[in-house]
Amino acid sequence: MRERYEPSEIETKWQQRWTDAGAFAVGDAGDAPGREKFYLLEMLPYPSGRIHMGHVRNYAIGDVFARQLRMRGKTVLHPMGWDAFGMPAENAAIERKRHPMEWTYSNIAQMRAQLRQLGYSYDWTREIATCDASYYRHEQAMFLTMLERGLAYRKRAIANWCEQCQTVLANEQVEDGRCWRCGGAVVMKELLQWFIRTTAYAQELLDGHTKLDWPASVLTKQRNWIGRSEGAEVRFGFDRPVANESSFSVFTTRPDTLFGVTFVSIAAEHPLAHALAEGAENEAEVLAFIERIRVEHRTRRDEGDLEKEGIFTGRYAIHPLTGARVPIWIANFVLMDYGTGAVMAVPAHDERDFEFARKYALPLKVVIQPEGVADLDADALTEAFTGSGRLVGSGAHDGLPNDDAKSAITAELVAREAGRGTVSYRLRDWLVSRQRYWGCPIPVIHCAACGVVPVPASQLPVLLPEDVVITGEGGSPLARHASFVNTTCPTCGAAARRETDTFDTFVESSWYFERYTTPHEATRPVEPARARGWLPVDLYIGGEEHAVMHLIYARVWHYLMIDLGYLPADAPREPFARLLCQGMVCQEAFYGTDPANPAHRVWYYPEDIELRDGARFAKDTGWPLHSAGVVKMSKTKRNVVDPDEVVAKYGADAVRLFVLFAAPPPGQVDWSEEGLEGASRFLQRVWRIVRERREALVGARPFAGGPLDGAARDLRRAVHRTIDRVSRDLGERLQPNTAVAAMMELVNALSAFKPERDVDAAVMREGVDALLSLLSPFAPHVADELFEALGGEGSLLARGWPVVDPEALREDAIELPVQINGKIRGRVQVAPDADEATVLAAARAEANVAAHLEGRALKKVLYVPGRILTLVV
RNA sequence: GCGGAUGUGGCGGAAUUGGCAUACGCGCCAGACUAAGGAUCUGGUGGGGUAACUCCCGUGAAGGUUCAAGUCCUUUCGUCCGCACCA
Repeated sequence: MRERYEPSEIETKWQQRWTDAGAFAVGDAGDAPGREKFYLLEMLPYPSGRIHMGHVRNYAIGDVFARQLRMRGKTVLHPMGWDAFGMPAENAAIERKRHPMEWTYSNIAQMRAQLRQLGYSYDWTREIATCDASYYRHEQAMFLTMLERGLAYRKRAIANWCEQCQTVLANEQVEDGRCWRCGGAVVMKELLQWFIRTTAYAQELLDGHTKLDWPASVLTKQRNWIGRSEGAEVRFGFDRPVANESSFSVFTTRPDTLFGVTFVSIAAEHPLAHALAEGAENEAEVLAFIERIRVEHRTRRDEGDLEKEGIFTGRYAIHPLTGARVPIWIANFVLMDYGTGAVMAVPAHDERDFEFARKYALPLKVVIQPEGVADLDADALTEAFTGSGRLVGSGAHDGLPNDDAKSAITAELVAREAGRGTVSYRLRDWLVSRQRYWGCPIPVIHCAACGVVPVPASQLPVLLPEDVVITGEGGSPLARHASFVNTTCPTCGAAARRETDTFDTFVESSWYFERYTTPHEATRPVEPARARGWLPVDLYIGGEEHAVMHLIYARVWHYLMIDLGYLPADAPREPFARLLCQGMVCQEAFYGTDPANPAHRVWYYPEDIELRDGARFAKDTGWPLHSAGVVKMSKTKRNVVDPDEVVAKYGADAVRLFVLFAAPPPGQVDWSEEGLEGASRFLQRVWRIVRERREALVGARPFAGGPLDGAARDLRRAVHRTIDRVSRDLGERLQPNTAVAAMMELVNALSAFKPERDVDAAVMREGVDALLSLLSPFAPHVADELFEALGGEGSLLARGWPVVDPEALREDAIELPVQINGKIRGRVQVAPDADEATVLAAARAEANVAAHLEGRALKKVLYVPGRILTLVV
């Protein structure tokens, strides 16, 4: 055995042995009777080229659980794959003249090797690359089933268009008016696009939350995104028909304020907007307004506060209950894609309507009086009254509390056939088509005679052609690829055009976890019964940035797979039972500012910075540098740490241990080389304990039980306490950081322990064996190496998880704190199960306690066995 | 503006059911070993007071419940994140 712990010498050796032994390959969930299945999944990476520290952390968290669960006897599915379609591959093609396919697969090879070097325990026999036709063909088949059932459809819509990516984006993929991937400005364009009907599942997405053990923040983000509002749809009549319509609907969450309506506002995109303007005195002006708002709408609004603007159409609506004529306005703040695109305006009780009414001198009508306030005067209002109160000026409903009036007025609307109670959602259907090359082709054909024709199942997959020229200009290369585009109609045989849009890459990531369950199934996305055995994913680990993108799409796709028969009807309805969102890996970043252009920040790598008199300067330019604080590692801020470098220097085990110890999984890890050294030091201490006491340890006979005393007893208690703590920290608590702390304490105890008798060696051996087993999910290479050095056969993986001996945990005596009036006044040694009288007597005998009790009447005694004795005087 | 999370030593963090605040690590200080130490080992390390002592204070701030509060309740401030004219 080596004097010093040299990670580089042992890590490749063990990686090879695990692979050779097929240690992580798993069959079906039910293969080992009596063993429970556990599906542990981490979000699959995009093969960008090299792994970064965020990957290292995400996968270390997953691996520590996966390895521990296997040792506990579970049948563990722990797969890995590649989210391999997407824009960066096309950019690489343009910038580096490499084919996206070649670039992607070479990145995959590189990253796979990096993941192996970190010792992650994946079942590589199930590896998936989503750009492989054997994967995406099933996606095409599922899409066609959706199309057949009306769950996918094509429509002309105003969509988010990213200029830089030259493609449309789904609502979820626009952040602050910018593209989620490239940060480029997003504009609105009216285009013919493909959608998946996620809104059909809006309510189920909400209801399913009760079944999920997910972080509150993620559930809240989803809830807000789905945006359920209860209210009423109210039909207003037109004073005279508009485009053959005699009425139109508004959506409101405040039917209680219906009698306060003084005008109606509709969106510029409303289908009746043009017809309303027709024949108006100022028709041209209204039409110009409509056109202006339609164009500037979304992008300007996302920039912040947009001033409310509107124009009177010259037309009137008829109030469904009072029959009053109220003016119809077109207003820039009314959204077409929410509710009905039209709102009833109640300026006395709605802030937006109030602002609009004041600007255009429209009347207000108070219909809710707050309790205990004299008459609210509509003219004197300085802001809308949105609180609760009793109805006034509302006909038969006067005097009702406004909460009750909601249902009362809705009931009246129903009785008069002028409306109904309804629910509105903010969630929109998922726009899945993209005008990009490197994606899964949407399997339809456009025929002049037959319209949109699905590609027949026999012709699937529609392969993405490889012989394309990618220039980044002139739209999708597919549209210019004649032999791809030109085809015949499957129905009538006439010449037809193939669809050239591809799917959003979020389509691939919406079902990859289903595919992992039966990755080699040739004719179907999954083999239903075997997939059913593995599902749901018991623990899913990944970043919170996917809270409303991936995690909504994947839930919907899972519902769809069940409802379309790809999964059994009795499959768990929710795909991810438990979710763990890991935090970022951060490091301080430094920048200088160019004197010639002070707005321009230039970021510096740590090695390009020199320290003089406690201040930082750029080595090249000499500029003084400023700290941007501890921020997420990113290439642009040049505060990244390359995993390969630190693995080469400290070993994969130390790197894994550090990222697991530095913070609990949801927290942020501040990168620190000193901290990493601390982790490495810990592993060296473990190494030293084994090396220095190897002889005694190897010669020790197994601990056979029986009474112990003194230090051996204490050590054994420490060992079994550690087993208990680590087991619980890796189990229900999902806190590897505290498990590491517990192991460090055990190592401290083992270092201090001096074996003198045979029984001491036996106890020490039991402790070291337990420590190595507990450590192996964290630092698997060094744990296996030390196990072997002590004469162990094979890997610790096969050895099982240590079991707590309750006898070892038992305390002969504990130190019990004694509190008097809430303050600790002494400690007494008592048996852990001592009764109150014994403990009280012991406390009275303690000098300091006695002094505090002197001359005072004991009023109350509270004894929490094993915890504390509290006396009140 | 709305919603969520969060606030504990110099730093990362621990405290599992209301029961000994600061485990574990980093950093720092002292000592040992040494020709040497940026290696290793040992000890110390919230603040204050004292001759000494389990003497006092202390979990962003203020109040409350309780024998007992980092933990529960009310109010408030700060930070981070998400959404943002959603009718």
